[in-house]
Amino acid sequence: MNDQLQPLKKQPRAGKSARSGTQDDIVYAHIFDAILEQRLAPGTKLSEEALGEIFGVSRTIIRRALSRLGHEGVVLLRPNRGAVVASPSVEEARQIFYARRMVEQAITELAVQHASAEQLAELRQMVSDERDSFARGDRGAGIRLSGEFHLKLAEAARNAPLVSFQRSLVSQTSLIIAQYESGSRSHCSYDEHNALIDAIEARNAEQAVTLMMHHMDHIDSKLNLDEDSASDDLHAVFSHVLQTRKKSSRSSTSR
Amino acid sequence: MNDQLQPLKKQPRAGKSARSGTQDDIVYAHIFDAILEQRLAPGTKLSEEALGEIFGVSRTIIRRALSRLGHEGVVLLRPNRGAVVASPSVEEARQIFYARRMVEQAITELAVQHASAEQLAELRQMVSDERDSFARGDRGAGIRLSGEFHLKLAEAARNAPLVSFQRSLVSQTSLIIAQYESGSRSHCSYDEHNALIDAIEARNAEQAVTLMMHHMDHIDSKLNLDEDSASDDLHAVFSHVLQTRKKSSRSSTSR
DNA sequence: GGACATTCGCTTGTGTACAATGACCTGGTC
DNA sequence: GACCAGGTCATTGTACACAAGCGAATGTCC
Repeated sequence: MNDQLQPLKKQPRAGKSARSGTQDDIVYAHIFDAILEQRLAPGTKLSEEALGEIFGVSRTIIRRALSRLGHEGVVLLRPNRGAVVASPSVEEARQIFYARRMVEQAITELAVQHASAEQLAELRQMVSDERDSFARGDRGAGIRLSGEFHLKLAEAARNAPLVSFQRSLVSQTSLIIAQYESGSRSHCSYDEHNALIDAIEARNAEQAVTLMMHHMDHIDSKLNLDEDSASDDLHAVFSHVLQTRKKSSRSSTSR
Repeated sequence: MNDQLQPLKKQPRAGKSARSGTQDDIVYAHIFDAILEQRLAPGTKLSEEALGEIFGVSRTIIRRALSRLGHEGVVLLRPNRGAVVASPSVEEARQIFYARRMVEQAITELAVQHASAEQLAELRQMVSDERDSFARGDRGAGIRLSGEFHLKLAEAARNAPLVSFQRSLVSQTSLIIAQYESGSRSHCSYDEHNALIDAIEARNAEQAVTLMMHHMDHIDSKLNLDEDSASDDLHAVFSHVLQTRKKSSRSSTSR
């Protein structure tokens, strides 16, 4: 199921991305990526003990990672009842998209001013990777890279608070897409990303912002957030019920 | 010194604001308030054991509260070296103000659309309390209420992600003011707050936004964020030394 | 006399045991 | 037959004990 989530034991701290190698961050990053890649569906119960066993660490570490994810809004922490992958309501989705539109606009303007040649090259590389992933049929990686593109762009804007806010918004957006996407089309077309980089590189703020806003339009036009999505909404609201039923049908084997 | 920070022991969970009564939140709220009231200076070391003793809880609780504060940017968590109250650099302050301007504008527009009569009444009450505090000479409470006004306004905008981002920005702004304010003037004049409520109540978005932007201008015009603030910056950088010296002169009595 | 290395002590990082709370199941009654 | 009450169980909440890391002080060597 989740072949990415291998027990990590006490790695010699050589792997992973260098200094981010505290067990804490590893667990956080794995769960975060799993959500971005939509391998963890909204509503999924995240048991501390189970995760601890999977990652080979104690509940302490898991708890910290979950707490962090909870603070970013991608995980819902219910006191005394454990953590589940958040399942945003339509109203919450609207709020997130509103905030995201605002942030993306600011980020785009700042990126036009501050993005370095090196950062632009990195962005192009990411778009390239994204295209490859979709071409390869690896939809999960494509979605993750698409999200990371927007994160990287936020970094190019050189505004730390915006980056952390954007991180929260992008991951929540990924959850929303997981719940509400109507078609099977890729939700973030890489050619739009490329056009955006072109405008930024040309230091054309007006065009860059226009492209970004259109990009946002395209993203939520692919979702069923409109008023007629009641049925879909119901389905989303009760997704945790479905999840629970799946779980209980398997739990008979454990005890 | 901090008479607010009484040991809370195992309260029958009756006190405090109802369901937010987990020890976790109490500790968090107390430290948060202390920072907003500027009773905790930037750079102050936040020892887990000391705080645990003060609040009468174990380090586990303290650690969680600090982690949360760290995620909001008001506390700096240095791995293996403990937590200190963050002391934003001039550059960080600029980034925070940029983000805040953006958020306040969005919040103002949304508040004009969504603020209920009840919320407007609450806001007026807060401004009134704020005025009283300053009149009473309680500068700390005044500053806190001033910050809470902006938080309440964010709630009136009915956008959860913006509220949590605003929370982070407001508390960091408080830190910046603590470090960089030039005069002893109140940093947030309540008459501007009142005028803002008037415009919102009249559902005049354009005027409300204009007032809010001027309000932001006034706030950072009172700060020494201009390039000539090097000396002030130095003072801020070494504020933790002063704090440490104060603390060690008192520590002989405790143990 | 100064600079470097080693050791000591304090603080934080992590794991684990116990307590408490909520969910589920079973039994009884209306 | 359905609903309510009680008990049991699993899961989370908290505290504590041990391990590890960093900083500071001291001693030695140059």
